[in-house]
Amino acid sequence: MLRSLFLGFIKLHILHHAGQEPVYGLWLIEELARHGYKLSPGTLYPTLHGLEEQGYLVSEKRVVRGRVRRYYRLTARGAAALAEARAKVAELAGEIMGEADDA
Amino acid sequence: MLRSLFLGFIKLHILHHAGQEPVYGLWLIEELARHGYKLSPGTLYPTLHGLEEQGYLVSEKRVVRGRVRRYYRLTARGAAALAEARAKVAELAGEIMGEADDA
DNA sequence: TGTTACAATATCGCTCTCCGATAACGACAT
DNA sequence: ATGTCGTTATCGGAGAGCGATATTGTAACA
Repeated sequence: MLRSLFLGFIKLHILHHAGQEPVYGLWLIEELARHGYKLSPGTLYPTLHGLEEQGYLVSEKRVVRGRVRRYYRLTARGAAALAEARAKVAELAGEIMGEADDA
Repeated sequence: MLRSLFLGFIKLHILHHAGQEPVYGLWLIEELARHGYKLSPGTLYPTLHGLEEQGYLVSEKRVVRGRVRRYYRLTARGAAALAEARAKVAELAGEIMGEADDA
């Protein structure tokens, strides 16, 4: 359940990075781990496929150092979704941060 | 899928509000709608039950104006999860916001 | 040139959650 | 007692997440 809180965050990270530069699966796994999100290939790849199916990402095969990699880039549609998400993140942050008087 | 980006946000809103003051289902539906998240009772109530099952919330029945309401409050465990989420939100915001050079 | 090793990706089922629509509940007024 | 209505709970189908495992394809080596 804690995981379910962050799944959206993970997808946003993916979209964001894909907007900065082409990215591929394993790199994302490491990058996300660096941010504290551990996820297995069996979770990441279907997620990428889904994002591509919905038109947020496009992929392209490349050969790098003798290995085939599938690089993903952000589409215009993906950028729009990301922009909308940015607004929501800002709103969420504005509301949630600051007051620590919970519990 | 766009929805799946924001489900975590919704839960964070819930935890946050439950930390501010006791809240109940219908009020949350309206409050979330105010934030741009439309969700039906069939989605919200199971979510609340889940959050309570995992110990993030506790509920208590109250009678208000002749109606039974179930008020939810944040637990210590929920506050801990919220704190962790706050950190992640801050980190996500820091990374995602600012540069608009996507697409 | 055949074989091997390895990075990287894809697939498989099981399980759990989301979701809208609908039903059930219960205190108050009459 | 009975009806009303705000509020909560349930139902079943559809879809996503998940770890473990299999598959792919290139380069290096002999």
